[in-house]
This record gives sequence, structure tokens and C-alpha cells, in this order.
Amino acid sequence: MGCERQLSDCGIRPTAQRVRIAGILLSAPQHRSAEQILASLRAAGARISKATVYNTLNLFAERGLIRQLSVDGSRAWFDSNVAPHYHFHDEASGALIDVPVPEVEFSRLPDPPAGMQVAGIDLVIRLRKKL
Amino acid sequence: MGCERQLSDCGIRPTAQRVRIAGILLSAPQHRSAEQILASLRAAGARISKATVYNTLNLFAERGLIRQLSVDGSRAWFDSNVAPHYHFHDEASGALIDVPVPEVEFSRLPDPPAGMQVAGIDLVIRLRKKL
DNA sequence: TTCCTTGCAAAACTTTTGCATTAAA
DNA sequence: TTTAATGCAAAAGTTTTGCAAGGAA
Repeated sequence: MGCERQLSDCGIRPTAQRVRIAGILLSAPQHRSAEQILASLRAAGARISKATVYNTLNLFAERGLIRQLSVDGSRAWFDSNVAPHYHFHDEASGALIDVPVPEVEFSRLPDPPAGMQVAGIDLVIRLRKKL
Repeated sequence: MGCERQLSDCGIRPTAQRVRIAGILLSAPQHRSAEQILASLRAAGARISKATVYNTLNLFAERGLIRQLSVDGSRAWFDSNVAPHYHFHDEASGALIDVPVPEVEFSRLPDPPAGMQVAGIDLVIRLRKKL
């Protein structure tokens, strides 16, 4: 996978650790926590520290390579899909499912307060088991 | 303010600490963190512990007296407006502004996955300063 | 009494930071 | 060689928990 290239293009020096994290996260659309990524890498035999995982995820998010989500208050989730989209969230299982933009249409949205503009729309549709 | 009554009606024993927290939060629509509430109460001369503030806020949220929000990953915000509504969020200042339901209209929403139903919709419109 | 609630301190978790060491250009 | 990134451990911030003491019914 051409992760090195993707990192260079974002002005990120492609070190071994960063390439491995990118390799996990950018291989397919997914939602992972910092600890999950650390565990995956350690399980795969990588030498990497917790600090590096957090620093790298923050760096990737800052550069727009991934997106950080706040769905439950418990921890940050990192979404490798940076194209605009929304989410289903099942609080019981913790599952997070992408909702493509065309499946949601707003026929009315409020005007932002004076001097402000809309930077983005975070939509989470909370799910519950049907009775 | 008739906070005692409101608590009893929810099956919550109206102790001194709970009544004071309800007095702050339910006096007007607002968004406060646990630490802010603790600080307000302490400044007003109340004898109350951090544990009680957290336990009480969790209890209130569980009983539907307040609503817990996850807008940024940093901490939980408690919203005294439990009627359905949405939010503007200015990440620069941290400001959180209510958006009434009628100001947003969905002309299209995705069907929930099989066996699931929609429990709620969390909409956060992120704001940025206009250039 | 009996049960619930509180306060305190400690623990648990997630995330950030300081600094010496290591790796990249 | 020069600069930036890493690892480790410690710190920081938020939230939860264990338990003795206090308060309500």
C-alpha cells in the first residue's frame, strides 16, 4: 500500500510508526480508538509507544488524513473516511455505521450566528433495538 | 423554585445537594460541565463533594431530567433542555447554542438497519469565524 | 433501624507532556 | 550533522468507585 506517498503528500515525514498506523487505518473505511490501534500494532509485533500512537493520530487528524469523532463521551474515535458523511450509533453495542451523504437531505437549516459560517455538520442517528 | 417536587416526581429523593444542583441546572436552559457546577456550588458556600456532583448528574440524566452531550471529546456537557433540539458549536470559543427543532427539516433520512429503530438524532452544526 | 446518600480519597481511564535517545533527511 | 520523531514514564484531566460516616424514612 502506498502509505508513504500519502503521508509525504500531506507534508508528514513517513517514519516506520506512522506508516504502520496509516497502513491499518487507511486500508479500509473504519472507526478505531487509539488503544485499539496500539493493541493491533503490538499484536502484530510492532515496536511503538502509546505516546506515538496518540501523537500520530492527532497529527493525521490535523492534516485531514483522518477524522476524529465524538459520539460517546468515553473516548475519541478515528474515522478513516474523511469524505463528508454521517453516522448511525448503537449505544448498546457501541457499533458505528457510516451513513452516506445522499441518504440525508436537509430541506431547512438555521442561519449561523452573525460573523460565523458553517464549518461542518456532525449528525449521529442513535439506534435502539426494535421491540 | 419547585425543584423538590420535580425530583420527587422522577422518583429521586430530594436531598439538599440534589436540590441545589437542580436549582442551578433547571432554572434556565443552559450547558454546564460537572466541574462548573461544582465550582458554582462551592462559590455559593455549599458543602458538596465532586463525587456527589458526578453521581447526581448521572442520575438526573438517567431519569431524563437533563441530557448529556458529547460535542468535543474533552468532557461531558449537561443540557437542562431535554426537549428535542439541536446545537451550534463554535470550537474556537467552546460556545454551545441551542437550535430549535423547527429550524431544521430533514426531507430524507436513512432507514435504520434491520431490527433497529431510531432512538434520537444528535445534530451539531460546527461553526467557524467568517473571514 | 434500615436503607439511601454523602464525602473523601484513591483508583481508573484517556490523553498529554518532558526529556533523553533514536531515526530520518 | 541537523532536525524531527520516538519511547518511556510521569503528569494532567475527567470520571468512577470503595467505604466509613451521616441523614432520611
